[in-house]
Amino acid sequence: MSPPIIVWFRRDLRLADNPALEAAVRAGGPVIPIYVLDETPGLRAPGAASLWWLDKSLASLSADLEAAGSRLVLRRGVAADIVLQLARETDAAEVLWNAVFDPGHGERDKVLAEALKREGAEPHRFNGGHLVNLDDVKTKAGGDFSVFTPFWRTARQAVIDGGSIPAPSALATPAAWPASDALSDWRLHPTAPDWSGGFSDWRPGEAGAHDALEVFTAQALRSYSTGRDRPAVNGTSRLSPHLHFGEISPKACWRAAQAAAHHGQASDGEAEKFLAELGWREFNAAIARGPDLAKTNFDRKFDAFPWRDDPQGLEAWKRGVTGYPIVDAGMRQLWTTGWMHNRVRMITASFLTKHLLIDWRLGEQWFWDTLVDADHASNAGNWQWVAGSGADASPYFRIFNPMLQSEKFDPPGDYIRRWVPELARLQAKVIHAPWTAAAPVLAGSGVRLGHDYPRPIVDHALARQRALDAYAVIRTAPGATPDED
DNA sequence: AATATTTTTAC
DNA sequence: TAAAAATAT
Repeated sequence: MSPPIIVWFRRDLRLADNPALEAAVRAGGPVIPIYVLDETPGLRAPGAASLWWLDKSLASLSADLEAAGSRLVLRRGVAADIVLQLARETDAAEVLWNAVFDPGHGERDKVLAEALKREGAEPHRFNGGHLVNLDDVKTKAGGDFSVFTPFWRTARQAVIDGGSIPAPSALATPAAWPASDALSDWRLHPTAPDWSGGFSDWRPGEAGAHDALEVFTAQALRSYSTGRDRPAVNGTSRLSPHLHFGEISPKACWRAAQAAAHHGQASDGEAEKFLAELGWREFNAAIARGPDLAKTNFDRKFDAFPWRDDPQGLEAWKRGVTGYPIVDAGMRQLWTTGWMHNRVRMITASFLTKHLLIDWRLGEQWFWDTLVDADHASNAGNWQWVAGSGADASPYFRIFNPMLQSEKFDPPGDYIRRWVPELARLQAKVIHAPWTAAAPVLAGSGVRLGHDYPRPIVDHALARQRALDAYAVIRTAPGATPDED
């Protein structure tokens, strides 16, 4: 029997459209699929919501592999050591994986690749996670892009789609299977308390991912450009956790949107809007190849920014009791379901960084812990975009007005009613800013401000001016380059 | 992927 | 006088 090939699953928990798996199957020998719960020191540990998802996604992948006559070997520890050990143990001829670009991962893989070569196990890295080869998208001058629009103009043309790769129906098995941990022993699902009761709308795993894509292209894509901004409506793809864990490839999403436009299910413009969102995922991954974006301001001028120390404000924000209904609705949706609508992510992030002047890193960490789709590049990149320190022409004065945003994107107040039930009986006219309502209106709706629901913890106009003043500090700081706009 | 304020235009 | 457009932050 020919020596086995190890396929190391990481952020590609799927059988279809998986270049590393395809290469292993094509080679013809036995395939040993493995997953390692990586405990390498210095690597950022996944948050609790991510681990909840991982648990289900691994169970799904494992079942799919078993249906193909194979298995998923589970191990935990320092990944490079474990993979090397498994390669030795099984006398593997090759070890294949799809690239991950998060901080520390590329370095870890490079060291491992050298060690594997010395053992006679050939390492091979594939691009399974991105539409383009990120290293190949360069400006005319050969540098890296730092603004989305020109990046996407170039990257969009560089998307290589060799067509879909079907999931293998059967995998050849090795003469002997290496030992595997039991998934349940990893205790990824929360207990005492189990706070995941509100996560039940999700269906982690490859089948759930493809269903989500199908529902999206059949329903929401046709009005994506406006529907995506309405938090009370199912107007987004809800593909983010599936994409983060690689249960579906971005190329499959790309193809589905184009096919939908081709078949008249959506206009080219609407499809293009969705493709651009996939583009943001590429863009954030591209800029995240530099210094750790969760720690370092992309715009180093922000290193001097006078953030406030405000533990009480931070806590009110986390718990959804700031007194701004749209902000509180978003933060409670996040806590309850492990997800927050994108429009509301921008509003809540703007509130933390502009109204409370709290360091964006604290917000990024909270999202990292509570989002099922927490993705290093997207999360840190988008937080910095909102804070103004990110890769963007990013005018520092882009301060969201929570009432205006709320009126604009949740006009009837349905999203607020869903997540802030104590305000459910308020009319649309006052639900976005209950403190402006006349006393009888509040009383008639059973709302006692300061008791049932808090008054605003900061005044919008004052907070806005305070933020502008704070930004003026770094704009005029020594060494700062003056804004051209 | 914005907002507040001022100025101009349309009725 | 309201709406739209321009402009500053």
